[in-house]
Amino acid sequence: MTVTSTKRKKLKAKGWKFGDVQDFLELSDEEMAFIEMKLALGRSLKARRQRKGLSQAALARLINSSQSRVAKMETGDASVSIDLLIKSLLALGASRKELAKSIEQSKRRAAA
Amino acid sequence: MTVTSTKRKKLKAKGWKFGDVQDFLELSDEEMAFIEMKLALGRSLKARRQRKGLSQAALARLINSSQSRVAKMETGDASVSIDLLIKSLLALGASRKELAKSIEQSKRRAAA
DNA sequence: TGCAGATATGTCAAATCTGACATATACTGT
DNA sequence: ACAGTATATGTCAGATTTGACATATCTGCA
Repeated sequence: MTVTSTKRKKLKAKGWKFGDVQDFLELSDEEMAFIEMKLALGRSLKARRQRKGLSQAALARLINSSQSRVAKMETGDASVSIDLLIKSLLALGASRKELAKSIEQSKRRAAA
Repeated sequence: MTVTSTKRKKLKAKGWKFGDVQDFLELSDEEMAFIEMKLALGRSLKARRQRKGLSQAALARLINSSQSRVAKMETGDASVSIDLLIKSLLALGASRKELAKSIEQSKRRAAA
């Protein structure tokens, strides 16, 4: 129930309409955890992609998707599923262990 | 590309139709990793539910779902998303760290 | 055996997610 | 300023996932 204001600030509220609550300030801890996991996976994807010197378009080709969806994945758009994020990371060679690390950690500086 | 026969045996092939490959023996390593992650999460869910002494129907009520979907989650039905598994586990009180552990490990005896 | 509770499986309409496309915005080099 | 490249955002038809329901199978237990 209680959500720290620090956490609130992090959400860009792009399309998030969780459960019955329309006000994104009223997110429960579980909802926040879920969203932060998505954001963390998005950051990992971006880091991995950049480490390989790929553009979003190039990655999109690689995983049979589109540049716009890759962008949405990396920016944490509410319309992307964790399934898609995980499939994409696996396609980029991430191991389950690495995925676990992304999921576990809250922030972790995005490796440049 | 190469899939060990040990891994193959584990799949009950209930509805899995991955990518273009219709033969479930032709799964790539990434596809296998993805499926095993789902199975691992399903095992975690079952273990957590049982630890709390809940029936599938009771858990279903708790997460606004149905007994049949809970069963599908726990048995690794192809129709369930990782998103749903994760949301359910979070609802049962799992932490991100615990989720990470499930995702990381391949098998791990289902805690009775 | 028969009953009761729990779990599994199949189906389907409604809800959600997806790739594709258009277009906007940023960033660089010239 | 312009052109080129990369990334972001909005929309939408088609695909996938969901809760719900029916029904089957399991698991004790009297």
